[in-house]
Amino acid sequence: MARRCWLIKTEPGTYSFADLLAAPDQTTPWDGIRNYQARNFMRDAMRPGDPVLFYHSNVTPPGVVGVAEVASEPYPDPSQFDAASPYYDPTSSPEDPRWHLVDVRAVRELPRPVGLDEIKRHPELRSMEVARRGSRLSITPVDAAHFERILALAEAVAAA
DNA sequence: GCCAACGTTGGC
DNA sequence: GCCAACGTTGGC
Repeated sequence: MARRCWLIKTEPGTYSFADLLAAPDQTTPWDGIRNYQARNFMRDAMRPGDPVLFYHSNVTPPGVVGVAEVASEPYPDPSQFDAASPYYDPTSSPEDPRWHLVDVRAVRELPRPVGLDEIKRHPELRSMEVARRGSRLSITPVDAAHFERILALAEAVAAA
C-alpha cells in the first residue's frame, strides 16, 4: 500500500524545524491542532512512516524547510486536558477525547528551503493546497509527485 | 500592521 | 438550519 504524503504548517516562532531537530529523538507530539479537518487527517489517515513536508508559515519567506515523518499511531492530544495549556479544551474529556494527534519525527533539513513563491511559479505545483489563495489548513495531503518535485527543487541548489 | 479568507459560534 | 458576528490564519 502506497504511503500518503503530507504537509504540515507551523509558525517557526512557535515551533520550528530547528526545534524539532533539537527535540529528544528529534520527535515531538504535534499538539494544539484545533481544527477538525486537520484533526481528521491525523486521527483517520496519517500512519507511522508517512512522509511529511515541514512548512514554515507567517514568516518571510514562507516555505518548505525540511522533511519529517509520522512517528506514531494517533492518540488523544494530552494538552486538551491541561488547564494550564493554551490548548486546553474544557469541553473535552478523557472518556471522550475530541482532539487527536500523531508524533512527528525529523528526517532531514532540505539543502535549501523551497519558498511558497517558488511553488506558485511551478505550474505542476500550483494545485498544492498550500499554494491556494486563502488556504489556512495546517495539515494537508500532498500528491507523491508533488512531494518528490519539492525535494528535487531543494536539491537544485544552482537554481538562480 | 493590514486585511482577505476562512472556520466557528450562537441567536433566532 | 440559517447566517451575522467574531476570532484566527497567514501572505503581503
